[in-house]
Amino acid sequence: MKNADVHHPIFDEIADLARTLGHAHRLVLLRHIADGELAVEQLTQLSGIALANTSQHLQQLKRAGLVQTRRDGKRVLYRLADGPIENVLGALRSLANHRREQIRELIDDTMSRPDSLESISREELVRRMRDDEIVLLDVRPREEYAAGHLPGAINIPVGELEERLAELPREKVIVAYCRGVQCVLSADALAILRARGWDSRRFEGGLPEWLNSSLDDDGMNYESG
Amino acid sequence: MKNADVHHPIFDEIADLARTLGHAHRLVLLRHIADGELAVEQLTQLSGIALANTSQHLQQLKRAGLVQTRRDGKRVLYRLADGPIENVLGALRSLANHRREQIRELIDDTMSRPDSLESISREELVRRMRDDEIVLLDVRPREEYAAGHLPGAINIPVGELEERLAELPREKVIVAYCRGVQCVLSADALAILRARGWDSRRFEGGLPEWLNSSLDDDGMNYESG
DNA sequence: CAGTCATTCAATGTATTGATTGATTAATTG
DNA sequence: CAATTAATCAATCAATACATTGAATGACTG
Repeated sequence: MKNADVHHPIFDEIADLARTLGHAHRLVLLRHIADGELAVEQLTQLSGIALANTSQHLQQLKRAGLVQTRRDGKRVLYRLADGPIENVLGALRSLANHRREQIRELIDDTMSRPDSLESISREELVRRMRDDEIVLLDVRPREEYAAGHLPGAINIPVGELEERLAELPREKVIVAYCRGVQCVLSADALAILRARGWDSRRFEGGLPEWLNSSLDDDGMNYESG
Repeated sequence: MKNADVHHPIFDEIADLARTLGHAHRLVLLRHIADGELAVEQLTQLSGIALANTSQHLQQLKRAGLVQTRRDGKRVLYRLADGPIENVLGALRSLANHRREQIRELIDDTMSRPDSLESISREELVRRMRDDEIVLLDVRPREEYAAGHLPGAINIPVGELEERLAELPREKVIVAYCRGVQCVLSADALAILRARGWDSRRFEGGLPEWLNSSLDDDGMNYESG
């Protein structure tokens, strides 16, 4: 748009793309859209962003080619466009985490304990659930929990966790999970739990991985899409 | 910074990161820095960005943790910070290219010919160079060529290519190269050459790959770092 | 075909960002 | 220690981006 003579126009294109990702609201919306097609109003509810504002951010994402739309009755459904979008998000996320860790290593020691964010494997999870050693904690928003969750999991959205700690048994290991490997909600939950003295782990698999590998036939509470 | 209550603060951090990458100048600077430690003035020359402006963009990159500095006499040398920075850039680039291709497929047919941007392998390059079938064209800026180039390559920076087409023999295949797999200069050069009727290919390896695998001992004109 | 629901558009005010200029600091040289 | 070189800072102005509001469109419903 400006000094096009300086270098190559692809830098402008990449910059436009990056700028589109340069707002927390749009990242939040993308995250939700990545889980499946959603209408605008659902997105406002999941994200807490005002309606018109949501719509405008969505349109920026659309202009940038990151999402596509389709009409269904009076609703407009947004879905991820194809292309390596999640690669970009994943790369950005891991870079941000990298920075985070570097900062934490300097100022914080509780969080930098090597096992503090350690995840628990699916096999170990199943075994220890059977032995009733652990409590499985779903920290996603109410709506997502309602739409389907792991068997035996209780739901405390991470925003309410601090107030509702009393619901968790002190003597058991708390295993938090959320949407999948990229989801940070459960990591956040761990921070809270560990700060209050719970022995907590993270189930990295999250819901999608569990679903993809029907490990047991205990019955999932999956109701609808 | 604003609605931190809506979701998780990591979204703000990622957004900040993305916004830092959301300006062509900073991407250009990063690209050059990625090739090795450089002082501010060198960067202004390579990029064509005004001095004070360059300095300010560099400081944004530094604040974002993407580059680090070290003083050497009166110069300040910038280098890439560690962490998966190039992953992010690569992911962004490939997403941008993906979009580009999709657009090209719709509006352009010259450029979408399957072999138009096809690369030539190192082995084929060496063989056909020996047989004098091809002309090797280095499309990087003069300074970079001066610092080292492939044996036998001639240098026409891509910006001057259009005016200096007369220097290229019509009867040979032109093989363009630039900085490496991610570099788009040579793709741009191909567009120009093919538009004027040359048979042209791209050597995807670029300079770094060539250097990393000393294929022949013809002697490289690599002078200094 | 009037009413309503879902979404988008248009307009406004404010805040942030970027480029430019000239002044300033830091390290080196004579 | 004055002069020079390299980089940053500070101040300004223009351009963009964002949130909010209220109006307008589009599609279904009775």
